Amino acid sequence: MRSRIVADGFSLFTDRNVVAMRVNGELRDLAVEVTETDLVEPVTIESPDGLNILRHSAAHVLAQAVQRINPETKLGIGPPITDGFYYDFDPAEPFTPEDLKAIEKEMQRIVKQGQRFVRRVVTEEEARAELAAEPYKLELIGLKGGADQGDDNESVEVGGAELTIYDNVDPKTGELCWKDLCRGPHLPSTRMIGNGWGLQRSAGAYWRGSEKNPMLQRIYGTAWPTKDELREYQTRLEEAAKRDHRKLGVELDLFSFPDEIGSGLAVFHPKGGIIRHEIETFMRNELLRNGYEVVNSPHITKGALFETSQHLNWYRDGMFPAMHLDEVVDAEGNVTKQGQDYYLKPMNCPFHNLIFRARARSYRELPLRLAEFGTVYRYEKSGTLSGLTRVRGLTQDDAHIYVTDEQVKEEIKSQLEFVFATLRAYGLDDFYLELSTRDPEKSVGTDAQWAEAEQTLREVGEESGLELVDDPGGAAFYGPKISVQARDAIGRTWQLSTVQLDFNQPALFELEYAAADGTRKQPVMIHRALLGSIERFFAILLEHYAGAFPLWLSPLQVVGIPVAEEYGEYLDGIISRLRERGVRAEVDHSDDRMPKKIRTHTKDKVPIQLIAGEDDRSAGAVSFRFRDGTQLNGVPIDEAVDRIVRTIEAREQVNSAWSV
RNA sequence: GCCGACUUAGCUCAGGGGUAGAGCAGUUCCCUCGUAAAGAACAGGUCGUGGGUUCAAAUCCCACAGUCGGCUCCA
Repeated sequence: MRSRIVADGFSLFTDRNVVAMRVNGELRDLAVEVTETDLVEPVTIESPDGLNILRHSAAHVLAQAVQRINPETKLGIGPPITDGFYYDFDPAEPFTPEDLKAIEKEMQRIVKQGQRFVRRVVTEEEARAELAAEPYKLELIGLKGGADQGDDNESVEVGGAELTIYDNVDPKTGELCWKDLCRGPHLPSTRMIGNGWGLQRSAGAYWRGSEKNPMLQRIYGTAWPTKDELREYQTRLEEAAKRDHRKLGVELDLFSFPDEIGSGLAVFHPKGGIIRHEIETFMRNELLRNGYEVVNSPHITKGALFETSQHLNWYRDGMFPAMHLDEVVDAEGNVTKQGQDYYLKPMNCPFHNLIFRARARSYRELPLRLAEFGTVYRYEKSGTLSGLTRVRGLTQDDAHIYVTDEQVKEEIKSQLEFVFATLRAYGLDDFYLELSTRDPEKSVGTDAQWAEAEQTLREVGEESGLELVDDPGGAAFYGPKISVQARDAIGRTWQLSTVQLDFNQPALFELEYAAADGTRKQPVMIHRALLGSIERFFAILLEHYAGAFPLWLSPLQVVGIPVAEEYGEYLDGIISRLRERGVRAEVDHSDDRMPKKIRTHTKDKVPIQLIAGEDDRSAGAVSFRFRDGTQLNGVPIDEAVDRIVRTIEAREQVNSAWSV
């Protein structure tokens, strides 16, 4: 049975937006010839597959440009990524910003030239001969045929069923311009890359993602079907940059990282401090309403505790080094009294275990929920520190819940509900779940324990009705976890709450309780951080709201602005009534003019400006101005005060005039 | 930790071997004003730190620190 050749993709699809096709489910170049028994679907440039092909082809052009400028530069890999692409190189000298400009120019020439991408199947031997000068490509050829056929970034080079090389061919002369080992498919021509692309930055990156390997130089770029889409993407980046919590932290005077204290160690200024206080106060109240007991533990401990908990074994590199205390040395230098190693704590759980163990426990006490805003210190590598999201000193809203085997599922279920309700109250309401399962390389416990625990978490996750994403191998060594990912106002996702099972520590600490039948049993331990770290949660909220916090979280909730100095006293009366009701309010008595005061406090993102002049004073009223410039004029004082207090209590966001 | 870039006044930034500049913020004066910047004066920096080259370094070189962008890591 032989099928007749009917056509290639160019004749099948005349739409210029079609850049490739799916033949029997597989992505292929348009140049491939298909038969009438093949199932053929077009792939347009704006489809997810089409965008990947566009970006991958742009990466090829980047590599060609780099090698045109410096033929000695060795090639790594160059896959498409979210919103763009990169290519890794091993150049004699790292790329400078000027190099990037020159490379971009060269790329423009290649795009304009309209080189054709031509696929060619080669044997391993041929590939090795052609790529003899490319040691990294040779390494990839060597890997092919192993088990490594996954969907990782390397597979764009050698992931197919056969080895292929793509030749870039001059459309007029047919001359070979460049070639690269690649699985494809590609755009028919470099011209189709158009003008919706650009290079972004260069950065170091380990070859094949391992710090044991040499560091290559990676160039990042972005590519879109049209210039308009490129601009849209750039605008999106600018919007995200505007709400960067580090920038807002300075502008709104919320926190800082004084060099004198050390990297990754923040101080919160009064305005940041009050926001943090509100976040914590609300959280504490919720904990108490939900059956938690609050505990407290010190910041340092003797090393033995972290030997018991195995932290010194598993995480020593991430801990601050020991303080060696109490050692006595005589005049000859002999130790006459042994010292002790103390450590700053990287986690709170060992302390909570000691609280559990402080006396005999009964099944009647379970679930026992111990909560603490515990400050921990982790020696994060210098290069990983980033604003408030990755720090060396942080406060976890940490809890450890001790339950019987039978209680596990129900407890996790109610934990998740608690998490959702709490996050919604802070204004985050778009979630999905992630299930992190065992990393066989890095775990303790039996297969049966893991299987059962993972199954329990999966069931709870599925029953929640939310999207559940797998994170294979993402678990900590001591047990699987289910985490809540929240989407913020501009669609970015953040891992927030985690609920984690631990069948290691109860054993290490020999925790037990008296069961109903009089036997002693080991409790199951659940680690639960709801906000994660307060610092990081603070940063997430700050970026989510772009600094315009809901009224209850705003540092200054109400500012009084007199139309002229004369009305300052009248506003003092209104503001002091608000202060009596617990509202953070003050009058701006500075000698700026009124419009300037409005500008100042608008930039400061104060949610409510109360303005008063002659009209308001004679009516016993006050005028509102909200963040978006909307107004409510002549509101009677009682009504104004009540409405503000009610809005704070309801934890509502206020950006615009409310309907009365 | 690794690769690269950057570090000038409280903030944002200009300058670039001959000894420091702007805008905003601050202070004082003046104005008394109805919804995003009245006006004036003053004050503010050993140009990240430490070495070096030089007659002279904020500027050139080296080291260190910090920040940023990535990589690796993230209990």
